[in-house]
Amino acid sequence: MPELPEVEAVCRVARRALAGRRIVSAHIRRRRICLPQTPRQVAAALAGKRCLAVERLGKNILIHLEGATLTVHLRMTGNLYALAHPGLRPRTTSAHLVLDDGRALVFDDPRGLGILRLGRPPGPVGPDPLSREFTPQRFAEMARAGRSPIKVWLMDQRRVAGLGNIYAAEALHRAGIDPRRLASTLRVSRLNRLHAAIVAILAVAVESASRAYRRPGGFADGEWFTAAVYGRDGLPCRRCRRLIRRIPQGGRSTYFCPGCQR
DNA sequence: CTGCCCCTGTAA
DNA sequence: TTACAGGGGCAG
Repeated sequence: MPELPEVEAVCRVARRALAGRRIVSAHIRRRRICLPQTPRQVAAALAGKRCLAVERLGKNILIHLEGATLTVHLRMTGNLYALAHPGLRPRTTSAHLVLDDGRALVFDDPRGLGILRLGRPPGPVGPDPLSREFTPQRFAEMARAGRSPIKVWLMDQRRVAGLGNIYAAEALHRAGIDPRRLASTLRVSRLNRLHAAIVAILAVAVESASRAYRRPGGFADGEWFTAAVYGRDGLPCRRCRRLIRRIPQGGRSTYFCPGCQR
């Protein structure tokens, strides 16, 4: 479920629960979520440490502790939230941290694809689209070298960190760009429009997601985000009434309007 | 680039 | 029963 806006909402919740707290003990239920390290190693590294800060980097949540950093990636179905009673955690819990206020931070993940690792995210992570470094100039410079379709290019975390399948499609629709266009063939004027669309859509979605995000159950399938194209295969475009299409791109579904995206 | 994999849930 | 799911890493 999570792209940048949802991760930001979860990050705020985690920050509120963890700020200034000490981790009494860590419990990791699924061995593979922290590979290649063992659950025992990770738990030992966390126990007794105080939390200094929590920040988001793209879709990663970085929990800064005394002398260590823990990176959480929610992947498809992960979620973090605080529970007053650790014993009440759901059976889909991948891991949980018992805190010195008696509460627990739960890493709930039904599909179990999420990741927990000591240290910072591996590999290069591009500029976060809500940060100062994400300027139209830098965006256009990067795109000039892009040899893949713009939608696939946008989803590469080394370029725009945090953009995923939904918001990449939504931003391209807002900017009126065909997702199949090669990144390097787009004019600067269109890249500027795309840059603005990305920032605008994410900014609104972050606030909306944070409001919608309450507790376990998280973003209950509510209508907290109204998609222009995502998931609307076969339905009329809200702008031009042409039918939205779905095509495979990079192994996932891309939704777009053949009428207003060229 | 494509396809497969990690998992579980849900909808057609 | 099959297809698909908002993520990402890997092999070919």
